[in-house]
Amino acid sequence: MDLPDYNPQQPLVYNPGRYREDLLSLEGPSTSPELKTEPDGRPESEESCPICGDKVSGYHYGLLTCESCKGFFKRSVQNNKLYTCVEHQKCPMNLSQRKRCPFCRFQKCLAVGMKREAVRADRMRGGRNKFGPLYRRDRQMKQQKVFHHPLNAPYWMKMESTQTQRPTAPHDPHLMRNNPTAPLSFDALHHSHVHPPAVGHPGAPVPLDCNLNADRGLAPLSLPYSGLYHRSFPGYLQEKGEMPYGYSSATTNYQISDNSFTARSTPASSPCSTPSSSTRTPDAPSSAPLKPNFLDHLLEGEQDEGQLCAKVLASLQREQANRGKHDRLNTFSIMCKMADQTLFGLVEWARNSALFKELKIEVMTIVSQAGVTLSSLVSRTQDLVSKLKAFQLDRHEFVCLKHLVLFNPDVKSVQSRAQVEQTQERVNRALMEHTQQSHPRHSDKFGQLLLRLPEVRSISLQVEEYLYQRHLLGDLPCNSLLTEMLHTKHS
DNA sequence: TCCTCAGGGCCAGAG
DNA sequence: CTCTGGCCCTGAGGA
Repeated sequence: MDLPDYNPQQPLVYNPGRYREDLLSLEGPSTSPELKTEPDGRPESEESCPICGDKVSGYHYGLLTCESCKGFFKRSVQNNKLYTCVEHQKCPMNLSQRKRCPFCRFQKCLAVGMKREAVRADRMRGGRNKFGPLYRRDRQMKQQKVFHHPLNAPYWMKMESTQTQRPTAPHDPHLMRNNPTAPLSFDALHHSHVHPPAVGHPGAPVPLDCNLNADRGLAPLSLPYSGLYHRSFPGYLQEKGEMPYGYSSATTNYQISDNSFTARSTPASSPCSTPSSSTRTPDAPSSAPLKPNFLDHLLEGEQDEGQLCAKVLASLQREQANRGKHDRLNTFSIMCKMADQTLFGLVEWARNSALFKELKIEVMTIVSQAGVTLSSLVSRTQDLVSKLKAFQLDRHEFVCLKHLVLFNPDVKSVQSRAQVEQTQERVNRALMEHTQQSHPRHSDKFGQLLLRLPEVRSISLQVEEYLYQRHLLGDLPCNSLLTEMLHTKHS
Protein backbone atom coordinates (compact mmCIF):
# COMPACT_ATOMS: atom_id res chain seq x y z
CA MET A 1 0.00 0.00 0.00
CA ASP A 2 1.38 3.34 -0.96
CA LEU A 3 1.67 6.27 1.30
CA PRO A 4 -0.95 8.63 -0.07
CA ASP A 5 0.30 11.68 -1.81
CA TYR A 6 3.67 11.37 -0.27
CA ASN A 7 6.78 12.27 -2.08
CA PRO A 8 9.82 13.52 -0.26
CA GLN A 9 10.25 16.21 -2.82
CA GLN A 10 6.65 17.30 -2.74
CA PRO A 11 4.71 18.42 0.26
CA LEU A 12 2.27 15.84 1.36
CA VAL A 13 -1.31 16.91 1.06
CA TYR A 14 -3.04 16.07 4.24
CA ASN A 15 -6.65 15.12 4.20
CA PRO A 16 -8.19 14.99 7.63
CA GLY A 17 -10.77 12.51 6.57
CA ARG A 18 -8.05 10.14 5.59
CA TYR A 19 -6.04 10.46 8.75
CA ARG A 20 -6.81 6.95 9.82
CA GLU A 21 -6.08 5.62 6.38
CA ASP A 22 -2.84 7.55 6.35
CA LEU A 23 -1.79 5.90 9.52
CA LEU A 24 -2.71 2.51 8.26
CA SER A 25 -0.95 3.19 5.06
CA LEU A 26 2.19 3.90 6.98
CA GLU A 27 2.49 0.18 7.28
CA GLY A 28 2.93 -0.48 3.64
CA PRO A 29 5.85 0.47 1.45
CA SER A 30 5.86 4.10 0.62
CA THR A 31 6.06 5.62 -2.78
CA SER A 32 9.16 7.42 -1.80
CA PRO A 33 12.22 6.37 -3.71
CA GLU A 34 13.46 3.03 -2.65
CA LEU A 35 16.17 3.27 -0.11
CA LYS A 36 19.30 1.79 -1.50
CA THR A 37 21.68 0.10 0.78
CA GLU A 38 25.38 0.43 1.11
CA PRO A 39 27.57 -2.63 0.65
CA ASP A 40 27.82 -2.93 4.38
CA GLY A 41 24.09 -3.07 4.68
CA ARG A 42 23.57 0.41 6.02
CA PRO A 43 20.76 2.30 4.42
CA GLU A 44 22.10 4.90 2.09
CA SER A 45 19.57 7.34 3.43
CA GLU A 46 21.75 7.69 6.47
CA GLU A 47 24.42 9.10 4.27
CA SER A 48 22.35 11.51 2.27
CA CYS A 49 21.33 14.97 3.28
CA PRO A 50 17.59 15.18 3.95
CA ILE A 51 17.51 18.55 2.27
CA CYS A 52 19.38 18.07 -0.98
CA GLY A 53 20.52 14.48 -1.00
CA ASP A 54 24.19 15.34 -0.89
CA LYS A 55 26.52 13.39 1.33
CA VAL A 56 26.13 14.24 4.99
CA SER A 57 29.13 15.49 6.88
CA GLY A 58 27.72 15.16 10.38
CA TYR A 59 25.10 16.58 12.62
CA HIS A 60 24.45 20.22 11.95
CA TYR A 61 21.88 22.35 13.69
CA GLY A 62 19.79 19.44 14.76
CA LEU A 63 20.21 16.69 12.24
CA LEU A 64 22.50 15.00 9.78
CA THR A 65 23.06 17.26 6.82
CA CYS A 66 25.67 17.97 4.20
CA GLU A 67 28.31 20.66 4.58
CA SER A 68 26.63 22.77 1.97
CA CYS A 69 23.26 22.91 3.65
CA LYS A 70 24.95 23.47 6.96
CA GLY A 71 26.67 26.54 5.58
CA PHE A 72 23.57 27.73 3.83
CA PHE A 73 21.49 27.40 6.97
CA LYS A 74 24.10 29.12 9.08
CA ARG A 75 24.39 32.07 6.71
CA SER A 76 20.64 32.36 6.38
CA VAL A 77 20.11 32.57 10.10
CA GLN A 78 23.17 34.62 10.93
CA ASN A 79 22.48 37.21 8.29
CA ASN A 80 18.72 37.29 8.76
CA LYS A 81 18.26 36.44 5.16
CA LEU A 82 14.97 37.21 3.55
CA TYR A 83 14.19 35.00 0.61
CA THR A 84 11.32 34.87 -1.81
CA CYS A 85 10.20 32.15 -4.12
CA VAL A 86 9.37 33.13 -7.66
CA GLU A 87 7.56 29.88 -8.24
CA HIS A 88 5.01 28.26 -6.02
CA GLN A 89 7.19 27.46 -3.04
CA LYS A 90 7.43 23.91 -4.18
CA CYS A 91 10.76 24.00 -5.93
CA PRO A 92 12.45 20.64 -6.17
CA MET A 93 15.38 20.33 -3.86
CA ASN A 94 18.27 18.16 -4.86
CA LEU A 95 21.97 18.32 -5.40
CA SER A 96 21.78 20.06 -8.75
CA GLN A 97 18.87 22.37 -8.03
CA ARG A 98 19.46 23.35 -4.44
CA LYS A 99 20.97 26.69 -5.43
CA ARG A 100 18.02 27.73 -7.53
CA CYS A 101 15.63 28.70 -4.79
CA PRO A 102 17.04 29.66 -1.40
CA PHE A 103 13.53 30.22 -0.15
CA CYS A 104 12.49 26.65 -0.71
CA ARG A 105 15.83 25.43 0.45
CA PHE A 106 15.52 27.23 3.71
CA GLN A 107 11.97 26.04 4.04
CA LYS A 108 13.13 22.52 3.64
CA CYS A 109 15.92 23.00 6.13
CA LEU A 110 13.35 24.02 8.69
CA ALA A 111 10.86 21.43 7.60
CA VAL A 112 13.24 18.55 8.08
CA GLY A 113 14.17 19.81 11.50
CA MET A 114 17.17 22.13 11.37
CA LYS A 115 17.06 24.37 14.37
CA ARG A 116 17.70 28.07 14.20
CA GLU A 117 18.36 27.97 17.91
CA ALA A 118 21.48 25.95 17.22
CA VAL A 119 23.05 28.83 15.34
CA ARG A 120 24.80 30.64 18.08
CA ALA A 121 23.81 34.20 18.67
CA ASP A 122 27.18 34.99 20.19
CA ARG A 123 29.01 33.33 17.31
CA MET A 124 31.22 31.54 19.75
CA ARG A 125 33.25 28.84 18.12
CA GLY A 126 33.76 25.31 19.22
CA GLY A 127 32.20 23.50 22.07
CA ARG A 128 29.04 21.51 22.17
CA ASN A 129 25.55 22.80 21.99
CA LYS A 130 22.47 21.94 23.91
CA PHE A 131 21.40 19.39 21.32
CA GLY A 132 24.08 16.93 22.30
CA PRO A 133 21.59 14.55 23.86
CA LEU A 134 19.47 14.74 20.73
CA TYR A 135 22.36 13.70 18.56
CA ARG A 136 23.29 10.89 20.88
CA ARG A 137 19.81 9.53 20.99
CA ASP A 138 19.29 9.90 17.30
CA ARG A 139 22.49 8.06 16.66
CA GLN A 140 21.55 5.37 19.10
CA MET A 141 18.18 4.88 17.48
CA LYS A 142 19.75 4.74 14.05
CA GLN A 143 22.19 2.15 15.23
CA GLN A 144 19.46 0.12 16.76
CA LYS A 145 17.38 0.41 13.66
CA VAL A 146 20.20 -0.91 11.55
CA PHE A 147 21.59 -3.68 13.65
CA HIS A 148 18.55 -4.83 15.51
CA HIS A 149 15.23 -5.08 13.88
CA PRO A 150 12.86 -3.60 16.44
CA LEU A 151 10.56 -6.57 16.57
CA ASN A 152 13.42 -8.99 16.91
CA ALA A 153 15.44 -7.13 19.44
CA PRO A 154 15.57 -8.88 22.79
CA TYR A 155 13.72 -7.26 25.59
CA TRP A 156 16.74 -6.72 27.82
CA MET A 157 18.59 -5.03 25.02
CA LYS A 158 15.82 -2.50 24.68
CA MET A 159 15.63 -1.94 28.35
CA GLU A 160 19.33 -1.48 28.58
CA SER A 161 19.42 1.41 26.25
CA THR A 162 16.11 2.70 27.45
CA GLN A 163 17.44 3.13 30.88
CA THR A 164 20.76 4.55 29.96
CA GLN A 165 19.48 7.18 27.62
CA ARG A 166 16.48 9.22 28.38
CA PRO A 167 14.71 10.31 25.27
CA THR A 168 14.97 13.97 25.61
CA ALA A 169 16.04 16.04 22.77
CA PRO A 170 13.63 15.32 19.96
CA HIS A 171 10.96 16.42 22.32
CA ASP A 172 12.85 19.26 23.71
CA PRO A 173 10.38 21.62 25.31
CA HIS A 174 11.85 24.39 23.24
CA LEU A 175 10.73 22.56 20.20
CA MET A 176 7.19 22.23 21.29
CA ARG A 177 6.45 25.72 22.36
CA ASN A 178 3.79 27.93 21.04
CA ASN A 179 5.92 30.94 20.74
CA PRO A 180 4.45 34.09 19.36
CA THR A 181 7.79 35.79 19.47
CA ALA A 182 9.42 33.36 17.12
CA PRO A 183 8.27 34.21 13.66
CA LEU A 184 10.06 31.41 12.00
CA SER A 185 10.53 28.42 14.12
CA PHE A 186 9.35 25.23 12.57
CA ASP A 187 10.80 23.20 15.30
CA ALA A 188 8.40 20.60 16.31
CA LEU A 189 8.07 17.23 17.75
CA HIS A 190 10.69 14.97 16.34
CA HIS A 191 11.29 16.88 13.19
CA SER A 192 7.71 16.97 12.27
CA HIS A 193 6.03 20.10 11.11
CA VAL A 194 2.54 21.13 10.63
CA HIS A 195 0.50 23.92 9.35
CA PRO A 196 -1.39 25.56 12.15
CA PRO A 197 -4.92 24.46 11.57
CA ALA A 198 -6.47 27.64 12.80
CA VAL A 199 -4.28 30.04 10.93
CA GLY A 200 -6.75 30.28 8.17
CA HIS A 201 -4.91 31.23 5.04
CA PRO A 202 -6.36 28.77 2.64
CA GLY A 203 -4.28 29.90 -0.24
CA ALA A 204 -0.99 29.94 1.49
CA PRO A 205 1.24 27.14 0.39
CA VAL A 206 2.66 25.15 3.18
CA PRO A 207 6.31 24.40 2.98
CA LEU A 208 6.12 21.13 4.72
CA ASP A 209 6.27 17.50 4.00
CA CYS A 210 3.11 16.93 5.94
CA ASN A 211 0.69 19.60 5.03
CA LEU A 212 -2.73 20.09 6.39
CA ASN A 213 -5.56 21.36 4.39
CA ALA A 214 -6.34 24.83 5.45
CA ASP A 215 -9.92 23.92 5.96
CA ARG A 216 -9.07 21.31 8.48
CA GLY A 217 -11.42 22.36 11.16
CA LEU A 218 -11.43 19.39 13.43
CA ALA A 219 -8.58 17.43 14.76
CA PRO A 220 -8.06 13.94 13.45
CA LEU A 221 -9.95 11.30 15.27
CA SER A 222 -7.33 8.71 15.65
CA LEU A 223 -5.75 9.96 18.80
CA PRO A 224 -7.55 9.35 22.02
CA TYR A 225 -8.32 12.87 23.01
CA SER A 226 -8.26 14.63 19.71
CA GLY A 227 -11.30 16.09 18.12
CA LEU A 228 -13.18 16.05 21.35
CA TYR A 229 -13.69 19.68 21.80
CA HIS A 230 -15.70 21.82 19.52
CA ARG A 231 -13.79 24.68 18.04
CA SER A 232 -15.64 27.55 19.52
CA PHE A 233 -12.76 29.82 18.74
CA PRO A 234 -11.87 29.32 15.12
CA GLY A 235 -9.73 32.40 15.08
CA TYR A 236 -8.29 31.82 18.45
CA LEU A 237 -4.67 31.65 17.49
CA GLN A 238 -4.88 34.56 15.20
CA GLU A 239 -6.64 36.73 17.68
CA LYS A 240 -4.01 36.05 20.22
CA GLY A 241 -1.32 36.60 17.65
CA GLU A 242 -0.07 33.13 18.18
CA MET A 243 1.51 31.38 15.29
CA PRO A 244 2.57 28.05 16.55
CA TYR A 245 6.01 27.07 15.38
CA GLY A 246 6.39 30.54 14.10
CA TYR A 247 5.08 29.92 10.68
CA SER A 248 3.48 32.90 9.14
CA SER A 249 1.56 31.90 6.09
CA ALA A 250 0.42 35.43 5.50
CA THR A 251 3.60 36.21 3.70
CA THR A 252 5.65 34.38 1.18
CA ASN A 253 8.79 35.83 2.64
CA TYR A 254 10.78 34.39 5.41
CA GLN A 255 11.77 36.96 7.89
CA ILE A 256 14.53 35.41 9.83
CA SER A 257 14.12 36.63 13.30
CA ASP A 258 16.85 37.90 15.51
CA ASN A 259 19.00 35.40 17.22
CA SER A 260 17.59 36.04 20.60
CA PHE A 261 16.84 32.41 21.14
CA THR A 262 18.21 32.50 24.62
CA ALA A 263 15.47 34.83 25.61
CA ARG A 264 12.98 32.38 24.22
CA SER A 265 14.22 29.38 26.07
CA THR A 266 11.23 29.49 28.34
CA PRO A 267 8.16 28.51 26.46
CA ALA A 268 6.03 31.53 25.94
CA SER A 269 3.03 29.45 26.70
CA SER A 270 4.40 28.62 30.04
CA PRO A 271 2.39 30.27 32.73
CA CYS A 272 5.58 31.18 34.49
CA SER A 273 6.43 33.57 31.77
CA THR A 274 3.14 35.30 31.67
CA PRO A 275 2.02 38.17 33.80
CA SER A 276 -1.08 36.35 34.81
CA SER A 277 0.96 33.74 36.59
CA SER A 278 1.90 36.29 39.14
CA THR A 279 -1.64 36.29 40.34
CA ARG A 280 -1.38 32.68 41.29
CA THR A 281 -1.25 31.85 44.95
CA PRO A 282 0.32 28.43 45.34
CA ASP A 283 -0.12 28.42 49.06
CA ALA A 284 -3.86 28.47 49.08
CA PRO A 285 -5.11 27.34 45.74
CA SER A 286 -8.60 26.50 46.84
CA SER A 287 -9.21 29.22 49.33
CA ALA A 288 -8.22 31.92 46.92
CA PRO A 289 -11.16 33.45 45.14
CA LEU A 290 -11.42 32.25 41.60
CA LYS A 291 -10.00 34.78 39.23
CA PRO A 292 -12.22 35.40 36.25
CA ASN A 293 -9.32 34.46 34.00
CA PHE A 294 -8.53 31.20 35.73
CA LEU A 295 -9.63 29.20 32.70
CA ASP A 296 -7.66 31.42 30.39
CA HIS A 297 -4.76 30.89 32.69
CA LEU A 298 -5.14 27.15 32.23
CA LEU A 299 -5.39 27.59 28.50
CA GLU A 300 -2.10 29.43 28.33
CA GLY A 301 -0.19 26.20 28.48
CA GLU A 302 -2.33 24.50 25.91
CA GLN A 303 -1.06 23.08 22.70
CA ASP A 304 -3.43 22.85 19.83
CA GLU A 305 -4.61 19.27 19.81
CA GLY A 306 -4.82 19.19 16.07
CA GLN A 307 -1.23 20.27 15.85
CA LEU A 308 -0.16 17.62 18.24
CA CYS A 309 -1.89 14.97 16.18
CA ALA A 310 -0.48 16.30 12.96
CA LYS A 311 3.01 16.43 14.40
CA VAL A 312 2.80 12.84 15.45
CA LEU A 313 1.51 11.84 12.06
CA ALA A 314 4.17 13.79 10.21
CA SER A 315 6.86 12.27 12.31
CA LEU A 316 5.59 8.78 11.71
CA GLN A 317 5.28 9.36 8.01
CA ARG A 318 8.81 10.63 7.86
CA GLU A 319 10.18 7.75 9.80
CA GLN A 320 8.28 5.24 7.74
CA ALA A 321 9.44 6.84 4.54
CA ASN A 322 13.02 6.67 5.70
CA ARG A 323 12.80 3.03 6.56
CA GLY A 324 14.00 0.29 4.34
CA LYS A 325 11.62 -1.84 2.37
CA HIS A 326 11.75 -4.64 4.89
CA ASP A 327 11.96 -2.44 7.90
CA ARG A 328 8.56 -0.80 7.81
CA LEU A 329 6.61 -0.47 10.98
CA ASN A 330 3.58 -2.65 11.43
CA THR A 331 0.32 -1.41 12.88
CA PHE A 332 1.22 -2.15 16.44
CA SER A 333 4.60 -0.49 16.11
CA ILE A 334 2.95 2.55 14.62
CA MET A 335 0.49 2.69 17.46
CA CYS A 336 3.29 2.41 19.99
CA LYS A 337 5.17 5.22 18.37
CA MET A 338 2.02 7.29 18.29
CA ALA A 339 1.52 6.57 21.95
CA ASP A 340 5.11 7.42 22.69
CA GLN A 341 5.02 10.74 20.95
CA THR A 342 1.63 11.59 22.30
CA LEU A 343 2.99 10.75 25.70
CA PHE A 344 5.80 13.19 25.15
CA GLY A 345 3.28 15.83 24.28
CA LEU A 346 1.26 15.09 27.38
CA VAL A 347 4.30 15.08 29.61
CA GLU A 348 5.34 18.38 28.17
CA TRP A 349 1.88 19.76 28.65
CA ALA A 350 1.84 18.62 32.25
CA ARG A 351 5.28 20.03 32.87
CA ASN A 352 4.17 23.37 31.55
CA SER A 353 1.05 23.35 33.63
CA ALA A 354 1.42 25.94 36.34
CA LEU A 355 -0.73 23.86 38.63
CA PHE A 356 1.30 20.75 38.05
CA LYS A 357 4.54 22.57 38.75
CA GLU A 358 3.36 23.12 42.27
CA LEU A 359 3.25 19.40 42.88
CA LYS A 360 5.99 17.36 44.43
CA ILE A 361 5.94 13.88 43.02
CA GLU A 362 8.30 11.03 43.84
CA VAL A 363 7.34 8.33 41.44
CA MET A 364 4.20 7.87 39.48
CA THR A 365 2.78 4.43 40.08
CA ILE A 366 -0.40 2.86 38.99
CA VAL A 367 -2.69 0.06 39.82
CA SER A 368 -2.81 -2.63 37.22
CA GLN A 369 -5.76 -4.30 35.72
CA ALA A 370 -5.36 -7.51 33.88
CA GLY A 371 -6.98 -9.34 31.07
CA VAL A 372 -7.50 -6.68 28.47
CA THR A 373 -7.44 -7.07 24.75
CA LEU A 374 -6.72 -4.56 22.08
CA SER A 375 -10.14 -4.89 20.54
CA SER A 376 -11.90 -4.23 23.82
CA LEU A 377 -9.70 -1.21 24.39
CA VAL A 378 -10.44 0.17 20.99
CA SER A 379 -14.10 -0.42 21.48
CA ARG A 380 -14.19 1.26 24.87
CA THR A 381 -12.14 4.17 23.67
CA GLN A 382 -14.37 4.69 20.67
CA ASP A 383 -17.40 4.70 22.93
CA LEU A 384 -15.81 7.25 25.19
CA VAL A 385 -14.76 9.44 22.31
CA SER A 386 -18.25 9.36 20.88
CA LYS A 387 -19.72 10.41 24.19
CA LEU A 388 -17.26 13.22 24.63
CA LYS A 389 -17.73 14.43 21.10
CA ALA A 390 -21.42 14.64 21.73
CA PHE A 391 -20.69 17.20 24.40
CA GLN A 392 -19.04 19.53 21.88
CA LEU A 393 -16.46 20.58 24.38
CA ASP A 394 -14.97 24.01 24.03
CA ARG A 395 -11.35 24.71 24.83
CA HIS A 396 -12.04 25.70 28.40
CA GLU A 397 -13.94 22.55 29.15
CA PHE A 398 -11.35 20.44 27.44
CA VAL A 399 -8.45 21.92 29.36
CA CYS A 400 -10.36 21.50 32.61
CA LEU A 401 -10.94 17.84 31.90
CA LYS A 402 -7.29 17.36 31.12
CA HIS A 403 -6.34 18.93 34.40
CA LEU A 404 -8.85 16.82 36.26
CA VAL A 405 -7.33 13.68 34.78
CA LEU A 406 -3.86 14.92 35.59
CA PHE A 407 -4.63 15.89 39.15
CA ASN A 408 -5.61 12.54 40.49
CA PRO A 409 -5.19 12.29 44.27
CA ASP A 410 -5.33 8.51 44.00
CA VAL A 411 -1.94 8.41 42.36
CA LYS A 412 0.55 6.98 44.80
CA SER A 413 3.59 8.89 45.93
CA VAL A 414 2.15 12.28 45.39
CA GLN A 415 3.57 14.00 48.41
CA SER A 416 1.02 16.71 48.73
CA ARG A 417 -2.24 14.91 48.32
CA ALA A 418 -4.09 17.81 49.89
CA GLN A 419 -2.70 20.12 47.29
CA VAL A 420 -3.82 17.82 44.51
CA GLU A 421 -7.27 17.70 45.98
CA GLN A 422 -7.37 21.45 46.34
CA THR A 423 -6.30 21.92 42.76
CA GLN A 424 -8.82 19.40 41.58
CA GLU A 425 -11.47 21.26 43.49
CA ARG A 426 -10.38 24.53 42.02
CA VAL A 427 -10.53 23.24 38.47
CA ASN A 428 -13.82 21.59 39.24
CA ARG A 429 -15.22 24.90 40.35
CA ALA A 430 -13.94 26.67 37.30
CA LEU A 431 -15.44 24.03 35.05
CA MET A 432 -18.75 24.18 36.82
CA GLU A 433 -18.95 27.96 36.60
CA HIS A 434 -17.92 27.90 32.98
CA THR A 435 -20.48 25.31 31.94
CA GLN A 436 -23.19 27.13 33.84
CA GLN A 437 -22.34 30.41 32.17
CA SER A 438 -21.78 29.16 28.66
CA HIS A 439 -24.46 26.49 28.62
CA PRO A 440 -27.24 27.75 30.89
CA ARG A 441 -29.77 25.52 29.14
CA HIS A 442 -27.60 22.48 29.58
CA SER A 443 -27.39 22.64 33.35
CA ASP A 444 -26.35 19.03 33.60
CA LYS A 445 -23.30 19.34 31.41
CA PHE A 446 -20.89 19.72 34.28
CA GLY A 447 -22.08 16.56 35.97
CA GLN A 448 -22.12 14.65 32.72
CA LEU A 449 -18.54 15.63 32.02
CA LEU A 450 -17.39 14.52 35.43
CA LEU A 451 -19.08 11.19 34.96
CA ARG A 452 -16.79 10.47 32.04
CA LEU A 453 -13.61 10.87 34.03
CA PRO A 454 -13.62 7.50 35.78
CA GLU A 455 -13.93 5.86 32.42
CA VAL A 456 -11.03 7.88 31.06
CA ARG A 457 -8.88 6.72 33.94
CA SER A 458 -10.07 3.16 33.66
CA ILE A 459 -9.25 2.98 29.97
CA SER A 460 -5.85 4.54 30.49
CA LEU A 461 -5.02 1.94 33.10
CA GLN A 462 -6.10 -0.83 30.78
CA VAL A 463 -4.05 0.60 27.96
CA GLU A 464 -1.03 0.66 30.23
CA GLU A 465 -1.65 -2.88 31.28
CA TYR A 466 -2.03 -4.03 27.72
CA LEU A 467 1.12 -2.26 26.62
CA TYR A 468 3.03 -3.67 29.54
CA GLN A 469 2.04 -7.18 28.57
CA ARG A 470 3.26 -6.56 25.06
CA HIS A 471 6.32 -4.94 26.52
CA LEU A 472 7.12 -8.07 28.50
CA LEU A 473 6.78 -10.10 25.34
CA GLY A 474 9.35 -7.86 23.71
CA ASP A 475 6.78 -6.50 21.30
CA LEU A 476 7.25 -2.82 21.87
CA PRO A 477 9.11 -1.70 18.82
CA CYS A 478 11.62 0.70 20.16
CA ASN A 479 13.25 2.31 23.10
CA SER A 480 10.94 5.04 24.03
CA LEU A 481 9.53 7.12 26.75
CA LEU A 482 6.61 4.75 26.64
CA THR A 483 8.65 1.67 27.51
CA GLU A 484 10.52 3.62 30.11
CA MET A 485 7.30 4.72 31.73
CA LEU A 486 5.89 1.21 31.68
CA HIS A 487 9.00 -0.22 33.22
CA THR A 488 9.14 2.45 35.91
CA LYS A 489 5.54 1.98 36.84
CA HIS A 490 5.87 -1.77 37.19
CA SER A 491 9.22 -1.84 38.90
C1' DT B 1 44.62 14.72 29.57
C1' DC B 2 43.19 13.45 25.24
C1' DC B 3 39.66 12.81 21.90
C1' DT B 4 35.39 13.75 19.64
C1' DC B 5 32.58 16.47 16.93
C1' DA B 6 29.51 20.26 15.99
C1' DG B 7 29.44 25.28 15.30
C1' DG B 8 32.05 29.19 13.25
C1' DG B 9 35.24 31.40 10.06
C1' DC B 10 37.79 31.65 5.90
C1' DC B 11 38.29 31.88 1.11
C1' DA B 12 38.41 30.31 -3.74
C1' DG B 13 35.18 29.70 -7.23
C1' DA B 14 30.78 30.48 -9.56
C1' DG B 15 27.27 33.39 -11.26
C1' DC C 1 29.26 41.99 -5.74
C1' DT C 2 26.88 38.16 -3.53
C1' DC C 3 26.40 33.45 -2.79
C1' DT C 4 28.15 28.83 -2.42
C1' DG C 5 30.51 25.08 -0.37
C1' DG C 6 34.72 22.82 1.06
C1' DC C 7 38.09 23.03 4.44
C1' DC C 8 40.00 24.08 8.76
C1' DC C 9 39.83 26.02 13.50
C1' DT C 10 37.85 26.14 18.03
C1' DG C 11 36.49 24.48 22.34
C1' DA C 12 32.85 22.13 25.47
C1' DG C 13 32.01 17.82 27.02
C1' DG C 14 32.90 12.98 27.37
C1' DA C 15 36.10 8.98 27.91
